[in-house]
Amino acid sequence: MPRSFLVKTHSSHRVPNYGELETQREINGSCSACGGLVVPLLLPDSVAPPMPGDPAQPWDHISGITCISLPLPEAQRASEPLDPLDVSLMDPHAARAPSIPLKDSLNHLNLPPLLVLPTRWPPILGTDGDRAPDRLLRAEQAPYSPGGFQCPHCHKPYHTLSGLARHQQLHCHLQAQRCFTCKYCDKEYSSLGALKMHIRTHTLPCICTICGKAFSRPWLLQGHIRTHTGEKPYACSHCSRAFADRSNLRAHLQTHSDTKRYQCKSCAKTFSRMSLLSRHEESGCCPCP
DNA sequence: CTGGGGACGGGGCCC
DNA sequence: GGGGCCCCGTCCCCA
Repeated sequence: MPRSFLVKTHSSHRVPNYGELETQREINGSCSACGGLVVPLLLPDSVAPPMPGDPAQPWDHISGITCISLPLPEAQRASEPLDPLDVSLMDPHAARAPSIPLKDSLNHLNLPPLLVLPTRWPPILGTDGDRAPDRLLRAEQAPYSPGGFQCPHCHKPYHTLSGLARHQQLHCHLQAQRCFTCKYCDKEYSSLGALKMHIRTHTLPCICTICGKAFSRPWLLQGHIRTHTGEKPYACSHCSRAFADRSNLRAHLQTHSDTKRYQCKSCAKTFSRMSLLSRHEESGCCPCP
């Protein structure tokens, strides 16, 4: 069966590249209270108290830690066991433990305060379509002033960081719907890699040195060069024929098959190739609109 | 009209 | 991230 073409696997089903968070691995982990991912947050020394318009949240200002959480696959959580020290630092409940005052422990380790993003935090798309942690809220992106915080995207003011964080979920939802558009033909792709691959079909960087014809990919050029050399590496196991293109061999193998895969819905006639069926239907057998 | 070959395009996966 | 390769598919041409 076809490996990939008929059953498309959407990029959203892949395991996100959380490895990009490795730069903060020493202090990263997941919140044992909410299961969220912990990332450092450079909070200002003094955080504005919640204002009447900002509903209190459980992750608000727990011993100087603002705790929100990022969705992590269960497997990811299981595969990256937490450092007990990190747990004590990031867990709001552990933070209340009397053994080591949190601020002292932070000072001792010279670590920045921690931000745990909320489990309701939506998937975040980076420029390559994968979830990119650089989209996370950072202190330098959320300038603090005595009046509160300001969204770096729309400059909307917020009294508390948590209020700003909730607001930024909206931006993340918008980013999640983002797509990458080809500048040559306006085709849209969900990932930068797919777009780059598509752009090659416009730039055609692979040039045949024999006839000058250009191709989007090297292996397409290789197949084309065989038309010059006459090389036919794909031999039919049923007859003496050989082909330069594997797809053409596959189509040829259909001629040896007793069963023809493509059947006309009108007359039940079968064909070895979809193109033959299409041509048959277009010829008038199937009066479809 | 049909069967089949030749050439090629493009998305996706693996390394 | 890029190359190689996979696959399905299309278009054209000829017998």
